Order: sequence, then C-alpha cells, then structure tokens
Amino acid sequence: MSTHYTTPAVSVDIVLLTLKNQSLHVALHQRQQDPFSGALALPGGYIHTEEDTDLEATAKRVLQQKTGLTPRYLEQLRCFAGPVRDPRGWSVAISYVALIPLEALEQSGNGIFHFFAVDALPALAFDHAAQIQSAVQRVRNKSSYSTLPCWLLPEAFTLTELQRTYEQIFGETLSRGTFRSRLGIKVSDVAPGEAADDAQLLIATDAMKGGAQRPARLFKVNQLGLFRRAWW
Amino acid sequence: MSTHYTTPAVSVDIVLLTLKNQSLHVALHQRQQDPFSGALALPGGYIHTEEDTDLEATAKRVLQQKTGLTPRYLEQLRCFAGPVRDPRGWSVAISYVALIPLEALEQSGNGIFHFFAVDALPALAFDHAAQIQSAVQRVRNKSSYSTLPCWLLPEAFTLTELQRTYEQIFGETLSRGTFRSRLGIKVSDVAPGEAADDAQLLIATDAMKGGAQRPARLFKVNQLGLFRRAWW
DNA sequence: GTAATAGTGTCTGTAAGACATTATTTA
DNA sequence: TAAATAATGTCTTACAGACACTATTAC
Repeated sequence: MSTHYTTPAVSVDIVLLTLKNQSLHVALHQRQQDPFSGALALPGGYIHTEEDTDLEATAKRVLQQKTGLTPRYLEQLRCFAGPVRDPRGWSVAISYVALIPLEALEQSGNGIFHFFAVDALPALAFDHAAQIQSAVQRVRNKSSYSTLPCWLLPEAFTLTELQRTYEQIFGETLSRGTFRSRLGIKVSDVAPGEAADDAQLLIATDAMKGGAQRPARLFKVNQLGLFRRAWW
Repeated sequence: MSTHYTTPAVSVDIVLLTLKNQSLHVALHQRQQDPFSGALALPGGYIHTEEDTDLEATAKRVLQQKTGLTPRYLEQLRCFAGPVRDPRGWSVAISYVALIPLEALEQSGNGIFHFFAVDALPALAFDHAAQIQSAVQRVRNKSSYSTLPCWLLPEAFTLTELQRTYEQIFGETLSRGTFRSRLGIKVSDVAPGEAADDAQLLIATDAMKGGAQRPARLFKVNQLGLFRRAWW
C-alpha cells in the first residue's frame, strides 16, 4: 500500500427515487452535523468493514437503518470523487440508485425524509445535486429499453398503471397500443402464474383490479428485461 | 468521519483495450510484488491526494507513468469492492476503461505490457478478470449505439476501416450499406473539414487513402455520437 | 341505456438488413 | 483489359406510432 499519501475518505450515498404527484421525486433529509449542517442531503454512510460484505451491503444497511426498508431495486451508479466535494478534504463517494414505491415508504411511517421533484431541486450539500442528476439520467435511459419502472410500483400492477409510470418518468404520454406491443403482451393470450421463459418481461397473475369499469388484469415483473429496440 | 471503523484501501484500476489480430485485447503486466507477485494484472495505482484533481486524473497519471501515453478515450466503469478481492483486507477499486489504437502503443516502445485476447484470458490477480469482463461488456454495448469504436483507430480512418473495427468488437460481420446508412453518411455529399452540427457523427477530411484500388475518403470522429437506434 | 376504462386491430412511415450494381483506382 | 475496393441503390421485413374500434364492468 501507498505510505506517504493520505487515504481519501470513502462513503456510500444513495439516490432513493420514487413516484409522487405524477413525477420522479428524490428522498432528502436535513443534515444535523457539519459540514453542511442544516442543508438538505442524500442519505449516506460509511463502510463498516466488519459487517459489510460489499458496497451493495453497505447501501442496504444504510437504507435499512434510515427507513426500515429494503429497496425493490438497487444499482450502483458511479463514483464521485475529488478534493473539493467535501470541505474536509479528498473524498470518494460511491453513489447508488434505489427505487421504491411511495406506498412502501408511507407505510413505514418514516419521518426523516422529505421528497423533492427531481426537476426542481433546492440547494443541496456536497455534490449531491450532480449525483441526483446523474441518477435520473440513468433511470430515464434504462427505462427507455427495459422493465426498470416496474420497481416503482407495488408487486402487482395493471398495464395502465405501468404505462402511467413510464409516462411520469419521461414526462410525456405514450400510445397504448404501442406500449403493449413493446411489452409483447396480449392480455387475452396470457396464462396466469407461469413464466414461459426468461425473455418474458411480465408475469400475469390470476387477480384482477376492478373499479367502476371493466376490470384489468394484474401483472408482476419477471425480471429486469430488455425491449427489442430502444425507445426515443 | 467514522472513528471505530477501518477505512478501506482505495485504488484505481485501468482496463486498457486495443484491437490486435482482429479482436479486442487487454493490456496486462506481471506483478513484481505481493500480493499476487508474478501474476498477471491490470495497471493500477493509488490516489495521490496532493496532485490528483479527481479519479480521472489518477487514471491518466497512472497510464502516463506506465505507458507515456494519454488514452484517446477514458471512462469510469464502476467500483469493485469487498473484503476478499485483496488478501490484505477490505478494499475499493474504481475501474476505468481506456481505449487506444495499437499503433500508438507500439510507437511508444513500451515493453511492460502484454496483450491478451479478452475472450481467452489467463488467470489474473485480484478480481481483474471480472473487471475486464465488465469493461468488455460496456464497450460492446456502447458500440452498438454509438461512435465509441472510433477511438480504437488513429485519428483519421476510412469507413471500411471503421466497419472492420465494429466487426472485430462484435465478432461478426455487417452489411456495408446498412453500416453507412446507420452512420448517416453519403460520401459523395460530405464537404470536407466542416462540422455541420453536433448530431453529425463523423467529419470528412480532405485526404484520401489509396491502395491498389479506388481511394477511400478519410474521416475523423466529431464527438461521442449516438445512432438513432440500437443495434442488436 | 351512459360513462369509463380495458383491450385489440389496422394503417403508415421509417429504418434495418440483404444483396445487386456502379465507380474509380493500380497493374 | 482484370483485379480490388469504394460507394450507392433497391427491395423486403419489422416495428414504432397514431388512431379507431370492440369488450366488460358499474350505475
């Protein structure tokens, strides 16, 4: 190991995203300590080398401690590092993106976080604004060719609810026929409760969601699946 | 800062890729020190907090020291971390992908590195095999929808040379007509030496490359540009 | 019946991919 | 002339996107 060079501080920050009021929101809390005491910041923490088996474990532990929840989706974003992002000196932050449905957060009864629309952020501590921007870009991009948005919904959802989710992520509306053909789904053909193969994006359940109109089939996500072609 | 938890060691590793013998090759050197003394490994180094302005600067400095070169393309891949990847304990490696034409490496007369085909790797130190696999996946994926492969060629190249580069990255051949329409280029229409707009992927030079046949127009890359649709 | 949303079918434009054809050089 | 590669055009298929139509519930 290097001897005559200072080791930079290493931490993990989490961009926890959810859908609220028809748009992407990020979870922020008010810092209680310096630096940036009083400022809004992302949840984050240090690696506990005795217990954390990898960085994902660190991220999960931090979220568990602060929300009591495990996110439905968790993915490493990238490292942010340098001498100026933290006034205490050279630091490395490994940034994670987490997705969770708003219902889960509300049921946890957690009062630490406030949610802010990602397209209208207040001033933030450290380089957290850049981390959020980068995370949103990743989510929007990955949503354009995959089933990523499923993890912003509860486990079972209707196709229309899923379409609304895509629309809220992109901020624009889609054609229903196009949306369903991209998913490769004809509701009348699907057999509930089976996953034919890995290429199948969604799994039909045997439950329906009714309202004051024709009931809709409920689906679950099979896995993080890719569309044939990208969307743009 | 955390007090009663050990700070993990932080380093930067570089997956330096080039094209050799019709396929992607990675630069490896033989380690002189423990751990893994004698084993093949990626170039890497520690952060110098006094001089490095960010992680990209660290990566560039390490490459400069070991090859005397600045790569044509450099991008952060992701972090690899955990208690077992380095026998000395919990460590964090930030992995970078670098692209460079083989000619540049050969001209530098550097003797440290050996090049290995990425699809037939020997045993490697640390988790470097996983880093390489991840880097190759990133390069293949990004090549399917962008001008990334241009940075594996010298500054000026013909369209056929570029097509061969794509083919060598993917390991399969392409149709020439399709390739050119994806690039949006009709050679007879282009005006040398101008960049009409940012959407223009390549810039025509006024030079031609001749052989025992009709000479071909030489092009330069404009910027990292995206195709309209992905390729798969 | 109406209102409301679920689900499907049809048409059009664009682009990928295969392949044939023309163009321009050297020998 | 032949050989070799550059460059372009044509045809087919596939899919995104728009939009219209039918289906099934509550009231």
